[in-house]
Amino acid sequence: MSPSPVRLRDVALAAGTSTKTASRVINGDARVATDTRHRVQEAVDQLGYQVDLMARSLRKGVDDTVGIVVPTIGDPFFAKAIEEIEQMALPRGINLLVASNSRDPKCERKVVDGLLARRVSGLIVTPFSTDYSFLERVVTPVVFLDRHPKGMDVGAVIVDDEGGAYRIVMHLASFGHRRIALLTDDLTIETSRLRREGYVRAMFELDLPIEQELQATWCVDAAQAETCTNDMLDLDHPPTAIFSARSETSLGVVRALHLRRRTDIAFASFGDFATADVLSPAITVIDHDPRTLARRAMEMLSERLDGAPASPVDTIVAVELIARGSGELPALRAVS
Amino acid sequence: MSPSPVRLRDVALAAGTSTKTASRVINGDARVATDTRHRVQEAVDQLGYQVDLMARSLRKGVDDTVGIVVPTIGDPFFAKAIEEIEQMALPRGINLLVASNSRDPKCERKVVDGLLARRVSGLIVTPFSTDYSFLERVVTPVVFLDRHPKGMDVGAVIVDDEGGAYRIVMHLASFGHRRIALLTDDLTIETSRLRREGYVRAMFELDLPIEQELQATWCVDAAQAETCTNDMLDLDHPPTAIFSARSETSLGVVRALHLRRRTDIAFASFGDFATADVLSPAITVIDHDPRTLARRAMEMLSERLDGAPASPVDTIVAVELIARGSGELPALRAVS
DNA sequence: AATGTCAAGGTAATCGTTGTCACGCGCATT
DNA sequence: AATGCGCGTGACAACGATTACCTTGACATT
Repeated sequence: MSPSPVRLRDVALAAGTSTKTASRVINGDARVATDTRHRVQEAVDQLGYQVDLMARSLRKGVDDTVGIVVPTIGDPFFAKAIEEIEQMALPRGINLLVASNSRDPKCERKVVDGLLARRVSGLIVTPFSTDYSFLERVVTPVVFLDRHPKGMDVGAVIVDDEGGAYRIVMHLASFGHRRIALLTDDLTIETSRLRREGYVRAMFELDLPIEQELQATWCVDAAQAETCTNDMLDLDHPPTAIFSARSETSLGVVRALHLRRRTDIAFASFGDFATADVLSPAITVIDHDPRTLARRAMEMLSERLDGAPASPVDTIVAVELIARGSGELPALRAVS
Repeated sequence: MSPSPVRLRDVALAAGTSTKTASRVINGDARVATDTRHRVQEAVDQLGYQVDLMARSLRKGVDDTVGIVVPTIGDPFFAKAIEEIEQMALPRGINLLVASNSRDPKCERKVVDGLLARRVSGLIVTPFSTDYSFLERVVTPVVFLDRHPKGMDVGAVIVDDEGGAYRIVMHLASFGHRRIALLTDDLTIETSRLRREGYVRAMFELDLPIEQELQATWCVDAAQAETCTNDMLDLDHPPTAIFSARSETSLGVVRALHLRRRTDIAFASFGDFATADVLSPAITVIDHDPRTLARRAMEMLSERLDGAPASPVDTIVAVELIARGSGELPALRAVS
């Protein structure tokens, strides 16, 4: 048996109408006599008819789905974003196709093409490193999340990465820190680059030097961040404060600090994470809610689906600094 | 412009063949002359042809997608599971439709029906509370993840919930604890019920009473778990050890213990979580990897897609107890 | 030389739904 | 009484690919 052996023509037959009229009833077309509508409705219920969405989509030219492409589905930040988008899409009868670009340009292009070939009605993408200029020939609306795409000059829904990082560094400095270390992911990622720029701007304004030995800009995961933190703590002039530009790397830093019992070192994280508030000291963070980001993106996509043109303007989601203790530790031994 | 204005017939025209032959080339049919194949291939590249997956799916009767339904997409456990499944599906050219049942039976049924109507080739479901007997009339293969469905007697891919809980309680007891509290999610959820059964069996074997005041069996989220923990600590005879049956609730327990500075209380969690190993004391957990679970489920689904019949036997994934400190705290004042 | 076989390719039907257009039938309008 | 207007309805084509079935010609077999 096929998934649903009941076709529209079976319903029409049972109701004694044409398939077209049955179709009208199903799609809520007003131009159907109440009596007819009733008969069709009954037949639908009786037979347990369900629209074949493939056929519908073929006919209509678009599928009632939106695709979302993120670097890593398992990352709590993106997982929450996906959840939010699904929650918004569901009531509209829109399904969600989820795909990851696996932090690999080849894969990224393939994934996006695959989604396009599926005739998704829209796409939400966190671009990695693919040149997205090919999208200009495509009519499917695409909204970019968290980062700008390469090769395309369109707005995106992003958080205030540069500003948040700036604030965090200024915050640390206000407690007397001068040797402030930076840990980020790969700088080819826009998010990382911007956060570093915020760090640089703050350091510059503070008249502090950017020391190479206090920069770890390739920390893809927690393990690498842990190693880098350890290396820095072993320096002759170790940092008195650390700024980690991602939740994921923060886990590594926290691990290193705790295992070495160096919780006297000030620490702040761009991105909140579970238990950040129960550690001792609790971790000071810049909070940027993935849900807000996702909501904005989905709202924007909805507008695009309704015909609005792509906006070249960014939607910037504000961030909040949550002081919990770790970022307010003073620089006891102001070194050099 | 339509998503891809290039159709198969355009390719055929350009290659000077019929659409059928072009189709053969695209689908890797061997019965095409090398020369012809070449011409078609070239036309495909030149025109940038992409198969319209909707049309293909309509004709074939199934779509190259699998659907996954989980209670909460944002839950790190399920997020990781989704990630694993996506990673396995991608190389096969299968896309992933993700949906959540929002812990609501009505929604659950609707969501599953929607996915079925989309003609997914298979479904992976973490059932919540819907009666799934209706699936018996459906041919789409369904694999159940983490729990058994109601109203259906089929195997599922699950972890050893009962055994893991049993081990955890025995472990706590071996350090002298007699008043061991239990925190779980809603008991209508099979996972929670089984973990509680493990607790009960252990307590029974230990000849310890099941005290109502030490049972909090409705902790849906961390906040509730925190409240329940606080309530228990305020008892005349508070527990000396706590067993939290879910990562999510564990976060609440940890929060309560830390905020009250009662880290002398022994604690173990069913389910690992980020930073569990850097807290002081580090948290003893039963680790059950969502990826393993997901992998098994996807393997099983693949077999089903290849025609294997549904197995009535469960696939049980073993769990591991990771002693980190919090579960090995002794019961100092052995009460009553 | 006649026949059979097989590779290579084509034709038309089909998947299930929806958009286009046309039709009949009352009812109000002139 | 003739015209016009909507309403409710249905016949039919189309969406773009695949599949069942057929044709053709080259070559091998007897």
